Amino acid sequence: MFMAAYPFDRIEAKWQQFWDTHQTFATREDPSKPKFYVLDMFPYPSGAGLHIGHPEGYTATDIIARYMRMRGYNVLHPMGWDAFGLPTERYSMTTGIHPRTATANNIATFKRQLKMLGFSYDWTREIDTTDPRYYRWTQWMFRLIYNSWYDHEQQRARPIEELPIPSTVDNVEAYRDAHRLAYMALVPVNWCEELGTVLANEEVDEWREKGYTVERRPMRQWMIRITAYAERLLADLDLVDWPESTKEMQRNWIGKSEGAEITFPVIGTEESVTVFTTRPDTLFGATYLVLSPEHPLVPIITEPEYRDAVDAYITEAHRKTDLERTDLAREKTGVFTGAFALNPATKREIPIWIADYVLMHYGTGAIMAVPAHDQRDFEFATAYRLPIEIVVQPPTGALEEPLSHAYTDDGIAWNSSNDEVSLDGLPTPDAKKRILTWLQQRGIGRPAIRYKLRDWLFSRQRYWGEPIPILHFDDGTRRVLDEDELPLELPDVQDIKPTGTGESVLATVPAWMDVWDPKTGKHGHYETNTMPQWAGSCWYYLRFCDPHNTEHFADPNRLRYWLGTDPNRGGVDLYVGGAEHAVLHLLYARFWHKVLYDYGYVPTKEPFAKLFHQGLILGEDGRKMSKSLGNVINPDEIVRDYGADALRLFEMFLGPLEATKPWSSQGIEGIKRFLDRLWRMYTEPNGSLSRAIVDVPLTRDQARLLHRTIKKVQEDIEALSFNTAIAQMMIFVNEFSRLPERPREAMEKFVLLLAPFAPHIAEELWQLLGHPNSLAYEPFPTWDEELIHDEVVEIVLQVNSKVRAKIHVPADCNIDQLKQYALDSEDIQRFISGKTIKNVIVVPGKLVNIVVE
RNA sequence: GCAGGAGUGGCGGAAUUGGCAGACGCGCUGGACUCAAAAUCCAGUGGAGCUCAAAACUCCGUGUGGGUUCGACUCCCACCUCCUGCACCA
Repeated sequence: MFMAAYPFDRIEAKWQQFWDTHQTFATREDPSKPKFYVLDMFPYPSGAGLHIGHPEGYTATDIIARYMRMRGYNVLHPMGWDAFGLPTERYSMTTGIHPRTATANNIATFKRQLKMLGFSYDWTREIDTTDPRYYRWTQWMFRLIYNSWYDHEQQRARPIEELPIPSTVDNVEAYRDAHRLAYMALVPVNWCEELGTVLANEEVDEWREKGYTVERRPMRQWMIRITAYAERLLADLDLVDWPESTKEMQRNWIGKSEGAEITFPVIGTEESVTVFTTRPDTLFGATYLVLSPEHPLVPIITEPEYRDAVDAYITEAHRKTDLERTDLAREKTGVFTGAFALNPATKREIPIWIADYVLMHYGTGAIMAVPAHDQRDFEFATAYRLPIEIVVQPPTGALEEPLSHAYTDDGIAWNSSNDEVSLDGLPTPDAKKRILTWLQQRGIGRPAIRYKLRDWLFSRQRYWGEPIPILHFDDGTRRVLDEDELPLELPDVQDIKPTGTGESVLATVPAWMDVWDPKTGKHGHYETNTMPQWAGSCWYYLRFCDPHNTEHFADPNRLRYWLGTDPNRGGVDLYVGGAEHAVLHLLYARFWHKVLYDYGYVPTKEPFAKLFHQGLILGEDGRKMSKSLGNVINPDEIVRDYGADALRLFEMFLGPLEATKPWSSQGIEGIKRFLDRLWRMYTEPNGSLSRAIVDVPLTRDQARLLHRTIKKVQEDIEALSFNTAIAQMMIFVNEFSRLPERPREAMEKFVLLLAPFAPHIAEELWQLLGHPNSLAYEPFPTWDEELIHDEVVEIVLQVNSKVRAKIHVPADCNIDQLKQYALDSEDIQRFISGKTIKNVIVVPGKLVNIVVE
């Protein structure tokens, strides 16, 4: 007859409904219990529905959430929607369906799919970044940032009213605006004509890959002064338990470098050029200066006969996008300005050039070129026949001239002395110190630290985003909205089309552009830019702690409960999401959190204590899943054919959580077989409890396997090593399903072990075993170390490290006995008779190794 | 180029502190059940040699080449390949 397969469709629907009606997973805040906050990166609800990759991370956090509940923790495990974004807006442009409607539809699809997978989210805490009750607080935080300046002495943000105003300043408001953490600036932005919007630097490549063209264009934009936090964003990485690769990416992105600023007088003028260098020790080898084409001194110092060439070069450089400038990096180009500067160390006159390999936005926009010891300068000097002078020699040997490439390593300073200072013979670190001392004494240089990190371009010319709560007045002034004026709600716009002017569609809404301000009596318009998608995701993990609060973004006591009170530890206990957010989202959220921390709104310095990236699931062909390759696996179909428990188990069994691994449609058949066997272990073919489950004590061997399984599953869950936990459960089922009498105690405990992984079948079996309530809060089984140990262990006997025999001995057999057993063994005698024994190594419980001549 | 990570059977992957390499699953082979098939259950399954065959036995084997050690997937040195990120950042 047909072997019973377990009726997953009936069981899964039944228990999902049960959890819903009983509010099984509503968060408990019992103060007598410890807390655990486990969070997924909330999804952007796209029209395509859930991807097979989503359930991977979500299952992992669900296992942890369910396990921690069984361990007696109050667990916060919420879900929400990062729902503002360009794809929805573009969808609306082509279909005419309002973004609000499209978003609601997409959220409904995602929510149905997540519920179908049986995740234990507390849906009463669901949040949506497009809900005015949510973005009211995103705007509130923008307001806080706008009303702040960064006090570099105290290393924290402070209210703008507390900014000291120098007596020389007469326009106080302008001075304040120049110090706010949110400010407007005319910046070259990445303009995309087809999208009718600017893009962040980080977004450019993504859209270029999709075939859009992006060009540089100066526009007035909102910027956020994240650079003020560079040092703290770097230093506080030491406080968090994150993948090393992600920390390293953030460090590279922040890009701290220590060096010096050195001032070079321009010959025959009052002007001087200040450069930033990490190698002040090579000053004696600086044979020319290079300014960025955008450098403000360029028009001032350029000699008349060189002006045409310089202007032509600048025009050409502006025409190029950043990408082209870097793409053509092989060939360095530049022009001479006709001006000379004085090298303060050598007292020689050196030419000043401009070149587009020097970037205005890094350092001072000017460099001293040391062609012998910098590869870029070397290439430039070679191309334009500029002098190359060696001032550092390798620790051993000497460089041969002419150089074939720059010597950029540390070494020994050479040919570096004048009347006042000599670096000769000093190793590079010492030479740096010596020259810096001299430069500072002479007042022409000082130590300096620079970061690659740039300020955050915060405005987008889009409709479907949080409005920036700013009123611009006709007189050119502006004000940020007060707390009682928030939220500033998005007006309804029926027809969403690009304006073509670079402004968002909000610029076409009369009520938005024609505003009489009741507080000032002035006329003006609201800001037409909206916030980037990153804004809403910067603080959603805080809102989950208290999602319905109308007085605060979250109650301070609840934040202290869920994040912890130690500023140096705390935050979300486990945060799981894709590595593609390793830099941007995680850096912005950390910055945002630190501003709130500076005002005491959050109790911890860092938002996420532990971070984990789940790996990518590839198509069965080992390539990335994509519609065009036709290798996409649809979660709906898998759940329909195999059930949610099977999908959850399979995604966890596929391999280590962090690994990139291919899908396998044969592999999921194996999981189905496991679940069917498991079902038959507990049930009769008619679905009632198996008669083989009886109240008998466990044998010694059965107890050992049970307790080993408990230990292995618990330890593997805590290490996020779910594939090996499942392997151990398979071993258990393989053994116990063949027993004619299955001890009830083992059967009950095993169901509890299984529950975090495959909750539906576990609940059903728990009920069959006679328990009326959900197992969600049953204590997780514990193991007895005594029962785990073998009474008899197998010892490997080796001669010269080759296995020659195996013996069974009592587990507590001591070293001398083991040695004697080995030497007496007939199998061993064959190999050692007539030879000299040099050494005998005994590892109790493992092996004896006899070393002979 | 720089940084981070990874290389183990036909495939996905296991392997505490250095101690029997290949757990578990897939696939494959053989068998039981069946008129037959599916489902299920049982047995086998790294390679080579030896053998009519099997057992037993021997040798080789964790990207490559060295090293440390009684003993190396694991530690050290050099290299190769792949993935991921950054890339004229002075």
